[in-house]
Amino acid sequence: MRKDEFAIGEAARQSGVKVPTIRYYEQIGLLPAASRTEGNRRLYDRRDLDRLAFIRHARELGFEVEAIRTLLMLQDDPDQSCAAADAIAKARLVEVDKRIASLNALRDELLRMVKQCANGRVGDCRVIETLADTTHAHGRLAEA
Amino acid sequence: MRKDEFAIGEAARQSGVKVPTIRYYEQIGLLPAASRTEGNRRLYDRRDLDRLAFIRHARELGFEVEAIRTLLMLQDDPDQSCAAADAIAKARLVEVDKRIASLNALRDELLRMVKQCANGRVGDCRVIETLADTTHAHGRLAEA
DNA sequence: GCTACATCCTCTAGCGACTAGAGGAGCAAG
DNA sequence: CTTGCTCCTCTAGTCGCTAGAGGATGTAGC
Repeated sequence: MRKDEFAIGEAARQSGVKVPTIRYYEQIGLLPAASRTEGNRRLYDRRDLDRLAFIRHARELGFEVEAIRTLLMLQDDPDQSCAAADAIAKARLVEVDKRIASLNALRDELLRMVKQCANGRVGDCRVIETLADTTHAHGRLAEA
Repeated sequence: MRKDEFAIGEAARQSGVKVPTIRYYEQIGLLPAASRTEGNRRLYDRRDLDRLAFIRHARELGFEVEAIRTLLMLQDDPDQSCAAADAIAKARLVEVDKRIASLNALRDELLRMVKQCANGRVGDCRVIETLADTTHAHGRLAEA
């Protein structure tokens, strides 16, 4: 193994993506199949590490794998228009804004529940009572 | 079918929980197994509808099924102390607060990316560039 | 060379909370 | 009596990993 080549464990350490996750990314085609040593071990180079860091950062920002696939294709072709990348990022921003708004509403309701709980019997508990309250509109379920 | 009994479709309409989801809740024991008609169809009464509404509201607030299982047990025994319910709600509040903070950070970064995008070539695109930037600490991945 | 031990390989199955679809039976209205 | 809706069970799929079995390879010390 040359000094500009890395085993999967080393690639994991440097990129911050776990070993099984790297293999998973290869399997779903997000990473090109790595070259192999004689003993069938995967070998990664700088470019691979960069790609892994790109993916990790994009995942941290909550982009879905399919979006990342597109972003990677765009990155590989630097003369293309940036509009597609921009659209993906903007869509993600809209999602995040919605999510924040919805979580703020949840937070308010949880705060109200918790504040009013006198820590007495369940029969008088505001937490349980609030949940049992049937006067709610049918809203969308919250993720996470 | 008496007028205080409902078929699963009607229960779904009234509770806001979808038909397959009701069956799923029965399967995992969140809902007691419904009684059946001669023709093997599920029958629900008011109490079941209340329980379904309770579950739906709790899910909307992001409580996990296991937490809801506990909350339902508490509800069924109104002389117990409310402390457990309070603890569950407080834990959820902490999660939501963390989530909001993390999403606000994401939002900032996405905003920066999108604002600086001049909609030119990918080679100059801030969106792609930011993602490719390897000078990041290894943080936790964001859900949703 | 030999022995530990770490690291790697592939493969399958599991997570949470549903959702989708196949293939069939029941039921109410015209 | 037929049309069309609702219902039944069962299995498999979703997303993005994660865990574990069972075995091969590589490396460091003796």
